Amino acid sequence: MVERAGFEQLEQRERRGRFVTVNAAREVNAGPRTRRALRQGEQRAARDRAEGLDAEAGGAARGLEARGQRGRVDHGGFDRLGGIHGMCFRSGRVALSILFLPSLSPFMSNVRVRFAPSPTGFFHIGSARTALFNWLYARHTGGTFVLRIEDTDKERNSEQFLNVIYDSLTWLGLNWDEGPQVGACGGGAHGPYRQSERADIYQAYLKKLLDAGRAYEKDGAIWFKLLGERHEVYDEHRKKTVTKVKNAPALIDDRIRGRVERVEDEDFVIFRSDGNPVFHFVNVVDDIAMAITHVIRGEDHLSNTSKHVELFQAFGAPVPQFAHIPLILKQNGPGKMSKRDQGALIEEYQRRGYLPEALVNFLSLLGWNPGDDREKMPLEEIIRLFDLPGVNQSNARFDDKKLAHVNMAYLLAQPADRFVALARDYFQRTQPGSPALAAAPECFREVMLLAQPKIKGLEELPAYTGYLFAEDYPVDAKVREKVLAKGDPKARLGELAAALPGFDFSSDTTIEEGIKALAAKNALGFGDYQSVARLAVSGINVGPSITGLFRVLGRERVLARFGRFLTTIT
RNA sequence: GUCCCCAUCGUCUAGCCCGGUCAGGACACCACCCUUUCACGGUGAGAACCGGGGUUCGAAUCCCCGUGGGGACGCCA
Repeated sequence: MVERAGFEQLEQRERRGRFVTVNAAREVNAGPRTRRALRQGEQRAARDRAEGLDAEAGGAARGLEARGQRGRVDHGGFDRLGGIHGMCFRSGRVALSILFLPSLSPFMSNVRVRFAPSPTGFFHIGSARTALFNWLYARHTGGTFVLRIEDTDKERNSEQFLNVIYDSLTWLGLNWDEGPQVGACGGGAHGPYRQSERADIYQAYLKKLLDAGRAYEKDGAIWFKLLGERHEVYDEHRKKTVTKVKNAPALIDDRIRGRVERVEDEDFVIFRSDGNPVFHFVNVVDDIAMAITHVIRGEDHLSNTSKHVELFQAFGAPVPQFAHIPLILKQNGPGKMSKRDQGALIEEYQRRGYLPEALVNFLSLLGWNPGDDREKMPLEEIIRLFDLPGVNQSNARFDDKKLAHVNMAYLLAQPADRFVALARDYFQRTQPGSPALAAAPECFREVMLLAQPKIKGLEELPAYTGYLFAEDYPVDAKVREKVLAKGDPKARLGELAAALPGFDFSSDTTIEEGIKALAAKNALGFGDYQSVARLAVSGINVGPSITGLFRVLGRERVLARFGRFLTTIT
């Protein structure tokens, strides 16, 4: 079975291999879907080669995976400490395992990517994802992730704004190999990494353009000079006459869009009249000076790229590989997500107690997917699978419901100690005066573990657990009315109170047995006692299991709460 | 207005390269089950190939044209 499947795949692969050049030649006319499929096919083949797999083994493994037999296919991952990369699979009576040395490519990569934010005081979802994709690509390839601060606009800078960037990246776990020195990150041979400190470099590069006759002064600013015939034309949109240049289109080799042509047909400013360089210039100069090999950024920069290509060429520098990733669209209404939009800021998720690893997982899936149905994945797995061909070309709409779901899944999966620590941290940050923090650590722990499987996010914790730490909890009037309307809750509570001293409070199970025995004795159900007891000890009708509540509160407090509640019933 | 990018359920997406599938998964929504409330979990339902041409025995898939969405057009980044 296995050999057969593998054999078929091999034949197709060989055939495809021969057609690759044909397809590449056709690519100019191919639609986006075709282009992506082409890239993905090449990616698969490349991954097989990089992992040292021959086409047969790779094909057979994928064949098994495609038929939903992943449980029997076991990929080893790269072990960066020099372990063996292996793989084995089995189908029916045939078993096969392959062990091989990891390819050297991940260790010898010269991939250099950069994340180049501007310190505007905001760090939003879109920036975070751009940073993440760059970081993932660097980690996947064993390359270098550079952080560069684009602060050429003096109007908008401050030290405080820089911290927003550092804090957010650090919180997300996106450590940088080169960049401003902060904590354990930063340093590097291509510094300084703040553009405001690189003026001399920009002057040197400007001189190159000036000497080559590719820049000139006008109105106190310095302009980049395109090559070609000039003519005046009236621009309808800008309502003014502009000088157009008859220029050849710039070729943009984009790893996600394919081959894009765009004509840059107007000279543009590279130094403002105040003497400061502008974005297009510093961006290109720094990419050259920092030896950036792959420019991964939002698609909103695609139109700028023709300017950048012109500059790279004017400097005689190699043009990097571009990868313009799709934008994140706002949840409601038209347009891309911006700082103003609901849920746009990273610090908001930080504040609300979202798990950074959950946010990273969610963000990685916005515009990229591993090629199968997997969604919740450990970071190492995302790194292993992430690659540019897997990135979509269409924009993605942000969905906070799905993010909340992913976050809940992560919260649910936390080990007890970590969850309690997260909860404590959340309370300390948002409810410094809370009785929860004043409670004994053991008590705090028990309560939080009671809540862990029930809540959707840490932010629900204070409201969800408040009554467990204080005796002055409110009783919800509507709930009270509803619960008291059915049966004889007063009698049930009395019976339970009378039976409670005989209960074994050592575990949920023993408490449950106690209640069940009482219910059986009176020919009633568990629920007849549960609902009124819950109302009495919590004031509401939702929450952790009643047995857990009893256990954590302890017999005395439960009885006291019963007693107090009984006095309010006529 | 000009230029560039994009198009599968309400949303994120698989499938597209290599044409033949009940067009698969997840979130959300609904129903049922589990149950001790609320969640979680389980089962199920509803839900999509933007339109029109072309190629083909056959098109979500290949080609063209529309339409729609997004982006860019600053001495912002």
